[in-house]
Amino acid sequence: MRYGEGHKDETRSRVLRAASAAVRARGPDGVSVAEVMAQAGLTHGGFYTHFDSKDALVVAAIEDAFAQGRRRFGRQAQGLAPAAALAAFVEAYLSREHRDHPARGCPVSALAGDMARQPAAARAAFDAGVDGMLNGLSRWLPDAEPAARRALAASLLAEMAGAVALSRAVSDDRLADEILSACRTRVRVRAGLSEPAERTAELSGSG
Amino acid sequence: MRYGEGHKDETRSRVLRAASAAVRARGPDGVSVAEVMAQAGLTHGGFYTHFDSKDALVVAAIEDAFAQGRRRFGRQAQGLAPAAALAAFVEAYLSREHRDHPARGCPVSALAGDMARQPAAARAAFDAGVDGMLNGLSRWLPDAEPAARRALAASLLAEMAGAVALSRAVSDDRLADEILSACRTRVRVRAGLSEPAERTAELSGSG
DNA sequence: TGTACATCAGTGAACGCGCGTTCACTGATGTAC
DNA sequence: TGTACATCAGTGAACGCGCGTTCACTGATGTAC
Repeated sequence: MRYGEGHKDETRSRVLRAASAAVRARGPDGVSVAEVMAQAGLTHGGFYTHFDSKDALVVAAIEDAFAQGRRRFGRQAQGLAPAAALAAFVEAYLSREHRDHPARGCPVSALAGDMARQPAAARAAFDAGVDGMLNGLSRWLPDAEPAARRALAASLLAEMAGAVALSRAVSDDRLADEILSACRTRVRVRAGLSEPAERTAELSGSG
Repeated sequence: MRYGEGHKDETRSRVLRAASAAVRARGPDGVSVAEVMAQAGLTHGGFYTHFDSKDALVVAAIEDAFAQGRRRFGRQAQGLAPAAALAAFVEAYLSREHRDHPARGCPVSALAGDMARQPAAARAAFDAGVDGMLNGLSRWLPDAEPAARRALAASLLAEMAGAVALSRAVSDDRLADEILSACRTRVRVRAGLSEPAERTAELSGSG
């Protein structure tokens, strides 16, 4: 059972990838070491060759989840104008596809509810990820004032992550879709990506 | 140890009250039967005199949490015009007080992240609570169209619950407060409760 | 009125189970001589 | 070139622990006679 160079690293990242998905799908406390190892094709005993503890795995899994997101949207936004990049982000984020697949989705919508109950190291990793997302979103917003951009980014991220989390939480499909699509419409408008059609009608009607 | 009339009901509601708080603070899976019973001043063995199972307790705790919220805001909104009631709701919801005390706060912000992993009965209770909140919020909104009111209610609830959950999730106090107050400002504007000061300035500057 | 029994909310020991973690072991390969 | 040993990723049994749930028991009070 002696393995070639890079084998251990390859195994570690297979375990990490499994953990990153499982943690988003079932939460840090809903995932077991044995389950993650089995997902990576191994038995649980070998886990401690790769990670110091389950807590350390969770920290690495959270970092990996945010890194995955950054890579994906870095790729997707390449060569796009800020508004187009933002539009692509919003559409993907508030899609049924994202709602239905937390394991490969944004860690903010998947883990926000769990983080308040996690150890400090996991929370620090989450903090860093959220801060990075706010900065990334800010760069795509049109406002001239950096502070206003960052405030709007926080508001949009809260609505987007809240919408996806709530749409996942609810078990009635109609209610889930209602929430998701209501938020999609409003976020588009708030991000400057579409005209507020109903709003204009409403305003011209009421004054 | 024979007790007076109403004693059992009184004990049951003490257990339920403890569970309602604990479930919001630590999540359905983070709470133990023994812990809830101890909180109610009892030992764990007597639990099954009052509830069929832990799952049944969680369902009752979720219903109780929503009922508490309805009672509180029913009281608070009494005699107020819709806009004033809505303003009171938004201020309370997006307050540090609410953020820092999930155990007595809104079950949507406290439990949205957990519900996707819960049994059907708990999710059904959550569905009913969310639907009720959307209807309640809708009634306070000024739009003439019921569908538009309900859509805005969904968008506002997603942002408010997302903001509180995210503000709790984050461990850095400055980041937590930044998110909460950014959302407070935006939600106020979107709910028609304050003028969009910066926005006006921005629009007059850019065109 | 007095005695024997029924009731039943609550106790606390015990159960089976899954968890995170430890550890003696395996066995294929690299290295020393 | 051949042999003995070291290495080390991975195995699987075992640990202590907390959990949800069960159950024989307690003991103060109500009821039957």
